[in-house]
Amino acid sequence: MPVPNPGHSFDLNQFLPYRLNRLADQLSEQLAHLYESSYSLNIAQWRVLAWLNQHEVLTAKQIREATRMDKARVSRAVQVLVERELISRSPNQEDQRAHHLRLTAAGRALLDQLLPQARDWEASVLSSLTDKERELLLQAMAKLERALGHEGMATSAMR
Amino acid sequence: MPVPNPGHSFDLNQFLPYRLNRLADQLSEQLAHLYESSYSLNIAQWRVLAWLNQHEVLTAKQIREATRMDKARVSRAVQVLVERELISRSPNQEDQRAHHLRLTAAGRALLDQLLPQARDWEASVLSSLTDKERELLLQAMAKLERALGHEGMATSAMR
DNA sequence: CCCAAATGGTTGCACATGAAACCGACCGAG
DNA sequence: CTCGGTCGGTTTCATGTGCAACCATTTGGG
Repeated sequence: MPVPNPGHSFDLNQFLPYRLNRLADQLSEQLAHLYESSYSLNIAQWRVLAWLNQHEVLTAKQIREATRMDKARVSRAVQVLVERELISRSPNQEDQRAHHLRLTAAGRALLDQLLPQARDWEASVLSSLTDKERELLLQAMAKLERALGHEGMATSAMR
Repeated sequence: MPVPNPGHSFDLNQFLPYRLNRLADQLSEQLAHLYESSYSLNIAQWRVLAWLNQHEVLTAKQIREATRMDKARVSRAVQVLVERELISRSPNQEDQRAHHLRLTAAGRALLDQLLPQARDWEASVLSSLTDKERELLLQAMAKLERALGHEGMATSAMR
């Protein structure tokens, strides 16, 4: 065991960004193994598919806004998925710059397999919490996210 | 607005790993801007420093265990910090493979500046939550982390 | 004692990603 | 109509990272 330093008091373990990151990393690392090993999907690709599962047709921009991923990241994920024919990219009359993205039959089939597994995995992780805790966790996260998004804080001065 | 798909029901926005990741990404992205822009530190380097702030002397292994970072990541972070003379690496009699890592005066000085800023920033983020919410959030996170670590679940079968 | 296996740490490699430059389509002021 | 600015998307570049191979040291079983 390392010897605590009597000097400054600052416990990284009590520091929210650090703790949250460690937890999120653990979660998505484990989940990523599922996507990756069984379906050769990385997280970005999974998110695109999951989002297309909820919306018949989308443009890259809409996916970018929904997932808050970088546009390059979305672009590359879409590219791979189109190559694998899990989604289709068709021209968009209203705007020739954008394309309509949709799930193909193959893409839908893949999700039919993957989604239940993802749900089960999530359930098994969440089973360590009570319903109440779960609810409060999501609520707190939503608040934090809004606070960060609004960006009114000291942050802006610090960048 | 995209049209919801009447097909499968699976809302990525309700999916914990996704939500948690998004939040963690937002948090550490903003924080990383502080480290990076003002002190030219990346997150790995910051974690090494923060940990050394709490423990007079550590080996890379101890840092690796404490922060759950990959050993290569720790190694590279340490390398940069030694080059910048923010930490010192001295031989270790008990084991010639490992080294003793300590903050230098410069390193301590940097932390003296950085830590209060980090704390302020964290406080401003957390100010959107009540004390109760904060407490429950940390508690729920700890539970999840333990559940993930113990790894007893469906996960192992899925890897 | 000695050698094989384990261990702390470093390095090479492949890959994912964000920022910024870029391209073609679109739009709006003149 | 037209030309500059904006916008959707792609590509290039630099960087960070995990994994696996590797090196030197240490350890433990014969």
